[in-house]
Amino acid sequence: MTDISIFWFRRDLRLQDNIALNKALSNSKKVLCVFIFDENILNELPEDDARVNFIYDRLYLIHSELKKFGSSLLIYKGTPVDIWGKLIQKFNVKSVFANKDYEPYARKRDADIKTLLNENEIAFNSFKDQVIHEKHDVLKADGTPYTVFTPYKRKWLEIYKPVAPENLSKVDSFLKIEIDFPTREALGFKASSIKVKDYNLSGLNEYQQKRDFPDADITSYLSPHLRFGTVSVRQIIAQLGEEDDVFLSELIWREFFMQILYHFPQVVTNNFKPKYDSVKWLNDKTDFKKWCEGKTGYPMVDAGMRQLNKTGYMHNRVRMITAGFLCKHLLIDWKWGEAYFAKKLLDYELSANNGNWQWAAGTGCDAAPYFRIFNPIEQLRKFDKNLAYVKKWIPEYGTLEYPEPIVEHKFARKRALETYKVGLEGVDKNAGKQKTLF
DNA sequence: TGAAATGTTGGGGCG
DNA sequence: ACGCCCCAACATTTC
Repeated sequence: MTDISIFWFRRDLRLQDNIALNKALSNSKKVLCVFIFDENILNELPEDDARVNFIYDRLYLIHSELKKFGSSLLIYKGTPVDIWGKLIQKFNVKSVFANKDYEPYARKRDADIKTLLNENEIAFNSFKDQVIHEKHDVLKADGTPYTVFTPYKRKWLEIYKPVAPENLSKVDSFLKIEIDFPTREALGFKASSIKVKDYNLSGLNEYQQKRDFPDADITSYLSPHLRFGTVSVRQIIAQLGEEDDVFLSELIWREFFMQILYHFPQVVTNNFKPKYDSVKWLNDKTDFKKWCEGKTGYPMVDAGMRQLNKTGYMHNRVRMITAGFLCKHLLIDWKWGEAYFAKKLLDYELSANNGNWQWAAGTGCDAAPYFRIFNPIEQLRKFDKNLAYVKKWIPEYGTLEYPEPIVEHKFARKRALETYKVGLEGVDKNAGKQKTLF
């Protein structure tokens, strides 16, 4: 059996500008490409999940490309530990290449696989690919991570050096192997009616002026592609000009929240700022259901939720409005909203979803202060004056079928301010009590 | 990457 | 002409 190297695809589903793949090809004469549908993740998802279907489609494209080089993409389904156990039985694996993944689950997974491989005297080589600056690249002078965006961004830009995207090279190094690609059915998946769109940067020149207007639709639809690595962040930045600084800022937000999750993994289950732990959420299940279905009686909120339910996308400004409404007007725990977005968003990414929900709830690092409460009526007037977005997503808008507001704005605003304030006072009181013990 | 409440200013109506 | 009041319009503070 000949020695081979394995390149393990995860969230880098492309052949162009794929750092670890190029490393594998230049370091080994026989590179076999593998993808594992991870049952630990699949078990949480419906069989017609749109994102799983997107992954499947992109893997098929990669397989088709590899066939041109006389190779194939091997698809497995199972837990990574089980599959790797089988892989090292079946092939004479010398080394494994992969791009780094920074989420808590992925870090644990990779640590376990690295242990397994090393026990079998196989090297596990991982590379930075997903981001420009990773976990320890952007730190304060004292070596600690930034928790405020603006100084983080300043530092990010200061140390940034443009990187030219790499082309796929040394394609002769792909292992010659012919293997059929499994059908969707064989993997236990069902097709989804929700599709990931191609990304489109043609709206960039108007981004700054129009990005807050959901009907203008200058949206790039880039996020799912960055999420699954069907394009690299380097390939995108290479297409930006000096004048695209606002768009670039959004890419820096992405890395900001990734490093927050890396350094403060407790944010997954806790408020970044514990002083908000005592806020008493109402957590009314009927209210939550209405919010999920887009039946709150607030057009901007409902349009957003329906866009999400129907397409897996939601315009950025509307994400802020819907999230703020759930937390402040309905006083429902941001974790409920976070979980719902995680199920529905095509671009779902733990770090950004968690960071932005905590931002909206006011519990996060560099978050909106709790007293900053969006007025959904005012937001509609400002950003969808002609009701084009609203009417697009709420066909019954303006008829008797459209519900009355779930809660009156002025009342809800006052209630939110009061509830947050009481929660914060609770913290102070407890702190005082503790002191008297000593 | 708010909005409401409160404060200030200045022009016009009017006695 | 002058002072007073009213109240937009804008600015600042507060939540």
